[in-house]
Amino acid sequence: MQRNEKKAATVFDVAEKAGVSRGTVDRVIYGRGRFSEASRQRVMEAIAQLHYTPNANASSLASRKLNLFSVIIPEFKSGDYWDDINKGFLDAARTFSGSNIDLRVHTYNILDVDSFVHACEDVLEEKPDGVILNAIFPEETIAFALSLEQEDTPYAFIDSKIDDLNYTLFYGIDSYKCGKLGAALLTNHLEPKELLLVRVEFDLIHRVDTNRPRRHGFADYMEDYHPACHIHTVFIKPEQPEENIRLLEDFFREHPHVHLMTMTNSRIFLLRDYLRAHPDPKRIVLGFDDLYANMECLREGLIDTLVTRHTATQSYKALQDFATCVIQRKRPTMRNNFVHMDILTPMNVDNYYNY
Amino acid sequence: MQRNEKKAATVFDVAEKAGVSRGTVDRVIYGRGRFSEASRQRVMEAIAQLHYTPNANASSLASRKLNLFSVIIPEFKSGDYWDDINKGFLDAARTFSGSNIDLRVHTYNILDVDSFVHACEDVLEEKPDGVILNAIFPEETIAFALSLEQEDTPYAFIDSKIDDLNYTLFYGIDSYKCGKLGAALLTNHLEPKELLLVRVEFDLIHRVDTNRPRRHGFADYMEDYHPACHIHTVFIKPEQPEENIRLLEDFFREHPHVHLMTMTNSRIFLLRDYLRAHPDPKRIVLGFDDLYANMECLREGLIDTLVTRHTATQSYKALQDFATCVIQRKRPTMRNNFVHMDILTPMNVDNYYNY
DNA sequence: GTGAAAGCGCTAACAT
DNA sequence: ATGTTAGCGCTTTCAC
Repeated sequence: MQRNEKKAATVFDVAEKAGVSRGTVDRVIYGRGRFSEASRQRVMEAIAQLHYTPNANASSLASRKLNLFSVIIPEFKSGDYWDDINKGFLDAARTFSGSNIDLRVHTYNILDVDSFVHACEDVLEEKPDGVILNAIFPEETIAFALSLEQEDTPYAFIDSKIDDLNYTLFYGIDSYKCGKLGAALLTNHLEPKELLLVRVEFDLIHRVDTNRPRRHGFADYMEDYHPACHIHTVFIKPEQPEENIRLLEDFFREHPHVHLMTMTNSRIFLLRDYLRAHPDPKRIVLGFDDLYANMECLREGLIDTLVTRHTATQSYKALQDFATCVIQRKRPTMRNNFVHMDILTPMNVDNYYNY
Repeated sequence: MQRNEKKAATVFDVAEKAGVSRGTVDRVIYGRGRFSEASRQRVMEAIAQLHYTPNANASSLASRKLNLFSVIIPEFKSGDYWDDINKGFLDAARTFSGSNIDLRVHTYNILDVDSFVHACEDVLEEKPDGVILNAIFPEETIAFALSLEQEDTPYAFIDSKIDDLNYTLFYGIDSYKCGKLGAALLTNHLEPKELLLVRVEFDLIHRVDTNRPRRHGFADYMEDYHPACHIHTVFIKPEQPEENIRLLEDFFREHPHVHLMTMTNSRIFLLRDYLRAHPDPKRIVLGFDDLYANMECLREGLIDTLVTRHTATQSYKALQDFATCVIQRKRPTMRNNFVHMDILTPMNVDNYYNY
């Protein structure tokens, strides 16, 4: 180092101090087995005394190992929530530590448990170094987790988790709180008598209702702070835009005094056509999640508020953090990582993606 | 790579293809002079054909150069805005690329131009590889920037900038918009007749009023959307807490109908004692910036909203981005980086620091 | 102007 | 169980 006198300790220094070879030091540090307890002690001591930290650059330069990470997430179309999650993973894999990490993404149909089980089997066959998944089918997820543990394969949860399992780490948002925050923002400084909650029929058929915590958070807040407010519900179908417009028109014809609207799932953009067709200065619309289409609605002024986390960052960090744990065989700094809930309005949508 | 067949091209491949040695390839890539135009051409061509990208790990492993970055920012006490900025820099320096970057932080007194000039002189003497500073004294900053340009030393702006200069990049927030957003949130769904803007006397003595854009943004919004609203102003003194309580008590005795309060600088926490002593359910308080003390006020429910950016992240990214540019001798992806304006309420303060 | 060669700190295969 | 050694891809002297 040109301007720097003292240089950090290296494996060599540690080996010398401990009176063993560099190979042994390496084995001790990464627990690759085949060393005596005596050496272990002396190496550990030398490390502590010298404040030795491995040089990550040298490490990943020398390492010829490609770490395989398998991801299991729901199927997605471009622009979906899970598409953003996927992007974050891809991005992290590309950027991370000398990029010697390989990523295999498996998707499943959330309406079909079997597809999930299949994905799990495929992953097991790949013999990955680590697995990241979300947890929507409890029993199947538990069974899969146990298989992984048997193989000594670490796994992490993204978005949703199962508390009792031995996962390495979790990244997600507190959905219940999210719902509460949404309700608070929607009714801020107002004393609404009624409001409209739009849902997609899908929610009902769905074996696991992933949106429930958020809806409950929303409902609980309303009950606590606006007990007199009546919550109307209209169900729409994602595939039938014209039909939906009609449904909403019908609703508002009957309930002209409803000005507050929300959807607790990530697809508030489904209301776009209706909102465009029926401008109303008194209306206040709040949605969730930073889908591109949702952000566009914000910019266009069709909706007023979005409660969200930075979806791609959530998965980016999850993989980065998890990969560090797996590669360096260590525990995470924090096991349960609840990401921050952001509030977006037309005035601060800009630069949201510049994180 | 264990599971990976194709491996990336190396300097060696490039050298071979170009029919020169690895040394020459290196010289060409980093423009270290002493190579013929003919070699340059062939090397560049080989690079393009092989899609060669330098291996950052190997690069910083082999490099014995310590890059020195000098930072010039205002003096700060623990918990200040500039303390957070400083933390971000320190953190980035520690984390970044094999950590062969050295950081020298110089501070100056914003009330004293000479101290700024001195800091600049000190930095010039250090002959740093790059400089990061904020711009509050226009002429002096310009003079300094020109000296740097003469030395061929790249520089970046943090927080504030001078547009006409040849800075490499800028990281900061759009203060004017910030003020507007604050005003919008404070008056959301309300039709206030009056509100209170608290300022610190400091603003007046100060040669450069760094808070002006934000105040103007705030004022402009009010004029556009609430032209009838009267904005009262009370000046307080940071060093005289008891006196300030009295000033505010006097004000509210005379103006009992004022319920909205704000301060456009970063120190809304200065109101804490008053707010604690005079609880009022009708009151709405909005502040700016994520100072620890401000966040505490939010948690305590003393204030309702904070408009902010993630201060430490702003400087973290600035140094990281700038260091990459300097070390790799390249232009930034984006020159002016306006960071996102976050909205914090008591319901979403949690996890804000987990970015 | 160019090439050769000695590392940078670590990993992993191979000896012992 | 432990030591030895050949690289990983790049930088940087030093000769020519």
